[in-house]
Amino acid sequence: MPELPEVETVVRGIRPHLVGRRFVRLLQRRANLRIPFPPRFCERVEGRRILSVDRRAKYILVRLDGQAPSDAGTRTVMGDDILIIHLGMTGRLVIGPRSPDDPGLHEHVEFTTDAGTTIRFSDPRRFGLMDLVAAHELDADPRFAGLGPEPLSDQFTPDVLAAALAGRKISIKAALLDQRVVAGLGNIYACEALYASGISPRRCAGTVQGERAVRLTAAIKDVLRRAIAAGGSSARDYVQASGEAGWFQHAWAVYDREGRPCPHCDCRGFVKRIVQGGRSTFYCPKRQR
DNA sequence: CGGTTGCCCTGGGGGC
DNA sequence: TGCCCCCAGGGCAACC
Repeated sequence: MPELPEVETVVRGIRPHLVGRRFVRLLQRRANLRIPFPPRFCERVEGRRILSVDRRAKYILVRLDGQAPSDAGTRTVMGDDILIIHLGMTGRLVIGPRSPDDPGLHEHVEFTTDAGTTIRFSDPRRFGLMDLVAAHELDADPRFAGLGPEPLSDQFTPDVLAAALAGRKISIKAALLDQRVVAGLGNIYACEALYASGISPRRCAGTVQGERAVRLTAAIKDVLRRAIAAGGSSARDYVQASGEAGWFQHAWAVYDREGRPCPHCDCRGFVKRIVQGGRSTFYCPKRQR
């Protein structure tokens, strides 16, 4: 269940292995993940130089140089492309060869660079996706055109959040999961940010203005920064991009802690689980109003 | 407009 | 010990 911090961690993990290198070989073991791979996916990626590796919302964006592989005389004019990778729920990118005793079940794509590095993408539930789009078309792509601000950027301010929420009658929890309001929050960090700011997930989004917007903005940034610092923390069986063992040090205050005492010592409340829009929300009814 | 549900998918856990 | 059902979640579509 990679959310923004986990995707950011993966990006930071793979970036040094990719930028400036060239993809020399791809292995694609099935025709689709959540959506079909683009036509001629492997051929269109092989030979391309990697200019940058970035994150937008929960998407990994790998910029590929437009210079086609130099087939003498048949060089085609083409612009940069963006390899889009979404990890979905269970997607992983692991650096290095697969160990001999690993059957590689659910390992769908293997990238090899001109440095000999392999990066393997596995995704048991196949909620992830890969796509290839022209770089100049990325901003117009429906997946990106409507995205809200990056929560850790200076563009994400209390005023911006308050404006995005003004007049909205949906719950603040649902609003935080709406990627048009703020990009990259998922179920876990939405719960945690609301807890940290003392705002009830059931509160009408439009009423989060003024001081509440200030508190929520700060809480979102804080929760995400802490998670990134911890190396990401939102998956029980997460494996870092480097292929090292996963981490278990989730420090969630409320997520998946139904019935446990509210970690905020003063209120003596207990974590409650409700369902909003078909998704579990965890919060402390005493502390969050 | 908002809300709910379903779909894609598999592994793991709870209940019986 | 086994089996079945449900649940997890991101993003999107369908529907009331």
